[in-house]
Amino acid sequence: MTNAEIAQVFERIAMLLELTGEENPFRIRAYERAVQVIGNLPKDIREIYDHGGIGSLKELPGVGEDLAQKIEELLKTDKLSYLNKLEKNLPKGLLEIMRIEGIGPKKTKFLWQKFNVRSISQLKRLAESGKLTSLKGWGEKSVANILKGIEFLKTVSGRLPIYEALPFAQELIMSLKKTNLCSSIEIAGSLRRHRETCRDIDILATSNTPAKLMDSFCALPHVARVVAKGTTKASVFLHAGIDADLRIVAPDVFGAALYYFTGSKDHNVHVRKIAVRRGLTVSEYGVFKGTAKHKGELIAAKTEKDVFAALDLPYIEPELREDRGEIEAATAGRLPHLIQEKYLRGDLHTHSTFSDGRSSIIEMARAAKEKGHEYVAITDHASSMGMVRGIKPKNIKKYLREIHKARLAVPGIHILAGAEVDILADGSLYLPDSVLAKLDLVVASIHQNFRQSRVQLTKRVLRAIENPYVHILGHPTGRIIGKREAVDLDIDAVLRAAKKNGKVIELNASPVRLDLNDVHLKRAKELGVTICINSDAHSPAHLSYQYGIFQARRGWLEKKDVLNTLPWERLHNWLKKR
DNA sequence: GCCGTTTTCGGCCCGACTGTTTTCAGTCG
Repeated sequence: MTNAEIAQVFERIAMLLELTGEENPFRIRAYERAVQVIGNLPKDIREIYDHGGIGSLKELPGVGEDLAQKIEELLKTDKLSYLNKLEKNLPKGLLEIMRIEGIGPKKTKFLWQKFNVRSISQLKRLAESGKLTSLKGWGEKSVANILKGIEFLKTVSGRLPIYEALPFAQELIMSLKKTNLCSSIEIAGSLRRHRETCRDIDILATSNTPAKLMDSFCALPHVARVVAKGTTKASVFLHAGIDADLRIVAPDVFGAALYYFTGSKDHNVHVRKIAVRRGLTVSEYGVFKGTAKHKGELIAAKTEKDVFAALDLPYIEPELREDRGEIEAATAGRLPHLIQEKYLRGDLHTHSTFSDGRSSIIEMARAAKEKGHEYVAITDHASSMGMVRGIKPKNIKKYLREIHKARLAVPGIHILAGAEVDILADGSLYLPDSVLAKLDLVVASIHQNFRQSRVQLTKRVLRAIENPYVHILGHPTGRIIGKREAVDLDIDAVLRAAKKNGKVIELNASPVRLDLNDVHLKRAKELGVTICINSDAHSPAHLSYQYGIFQARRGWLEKKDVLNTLPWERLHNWLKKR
C-alpha cells in the first residue's frame, strides 16, 4: 500500500462518515487532516512503520493511536475492517453522487433514504420525473442544478495543468483590466501557488463599482455559464472546461483577502490556529484582535506584508504555502531563499535532429546562447527502441564530430557532448562504458518497461546511478501529467543512492513532466541531493524553464541546491572531477 | 479522532452564496 492509497482509504472514510451523519464533525476532520498529511509525506509510510512501528506513525501530525493502528492494518493486510464495515451499509454510488456540484452528504443521504437513490443515473431519472420539486426545500432551481451538475461531471476531466490554466487566467485578467472597472486585480488560489494542476481559477480584485465588474466578468466571452453570482463573489464555468471565481473586496483589505484566497486551506487553518493562540482572529478582512465572535480592533489588512507582520511572521512566498513546514520555518527564521529563473546559467538536457529533436545541434546551441546560457549539453537519445534515431556505438564518432563543428560555428557558449542514455530493464545502460567514456555528460533515463515492480524498478535505477559514467538521472519517475502515471519507484532509496554516489537528480522542466515533483524535490533537498533543472528541449522554443522553476520553488529549492546555477568554470571543474 | 504555554478534557478556522425560507440549512472553499 502506497501513501496515496492509504490517503484514499481515509478520504473514503471521511466521506462515508459524512454520509452516515457522524455527529462529531471533528472526527471527520481528523480523517481529512490525515489525508493531507499522508498525501504530502515525502517519505514512504511503510518505511516509517518498518523502522519505528506504531510509535513512529504516531509522531506524524494528525495521526494518533487509532489512525496509527488503522495504518498498520492497511500495511499488513491491504485492507481495513473499519472501512469494510462502513461500506457494508452504504451503496457505492452514493460517493459518486456527492461529487455532483451542490450535492453534499445531507442531500445525498436524504435522496437515498427517501427515494432509494443509489447511483447518478437513478438520481437523473428522479430529477427528470418532477417528483422532487414538490418537496419542502426542493424547488425547481435545485432540481435543474442537479441535472446541470450531472452533465458537468460527465464532460469535465477535472483539473487543468498549470501550463494551460495560467495563460488562460492571465487572459481573463487582461480582459478585466481593459474594462477599467478594477483598481487591483490578481490571480489567487492554487494557481498563484503554482501548483502543477488546478481545479479552478481564482481571481481577486478591488473595485469602486463592484456590481459593474461582476456583470463584466459574468459576461466575458470565455464564460459558458454563471454558477453563482453575488455582490462580492461570482463563480462561472468557462468554455475551457474549468471554473473561474472572482471575488471583489474593498481596496484597504486587498492584502488580507489575497493572503486568504491564496491558501492553501491547510496553510490558512494552521496560521489561524496560531493567531487564535495569540488572541488574534484572521479572516479575509484582516487580522483582528479578539475572537471571531467578539472581534476587536483591526490590526492589518492592506497588504500581504502587513498581514504577515501583524502575525509576527516573515513574508512566506505563495509557492510555500502548503502547510508543509513553512510556518514552522518562518517562525524559526529558516525560510529558504527560493531559486529564480535568472540564476540558471545553462541547460544539461537538450535534443537535436541527431535523435528526435526538430532542430540541428547548431540551431540548438545558438538558441541556448541567445537565451543567455553559458553552457548547453546536447544530450541526444541513445536508445534501444528501434524508432528512435540517435547515438549508437557505431556512430559516436560522427556525433562527436558534429558537436565539434557546432563549437566552431557557435562561439561564446560551451557545448557539451552528452547523451540521454536508456536505462534498460535490468539497470544496465544502452551504451557500453567505452562509449560513455567519450562523452562529456551522461543523463540516464527510463523510457521503456515502465510497469516493473517497485522492487525491480528501484534496483534498476540504483544500478544506473552506480554506473560511474552517469552524471544525472533524467525525469526519474517518467510521469506525463494527466496521461501517464509515475513509475512505482522507492524515491527515498534513489535519492540516498544519488547522494552517496555524488549523482545529480533532474527536475525535468518540460511542462508535461515536471519530474521530480515538489514533494520529492523537498525530500531531495533534505537529503542534500543536488538537482539540475533541465528543459529537455526538442526545439529552440522548448528552451523554457518557467514551470520547472515554479516546481523547484514549491520544492523549497535554493540557488545552492541546483547544479546548473554554477558558472561555467565551476561546472567544468565538477565534470572534470568525476 | 487529535491534541496540549488554559495538557488527559474540552476544545477544534471563518465566511459567502443559493434556494428556499421569513431566519436558515446545506454546500463550498
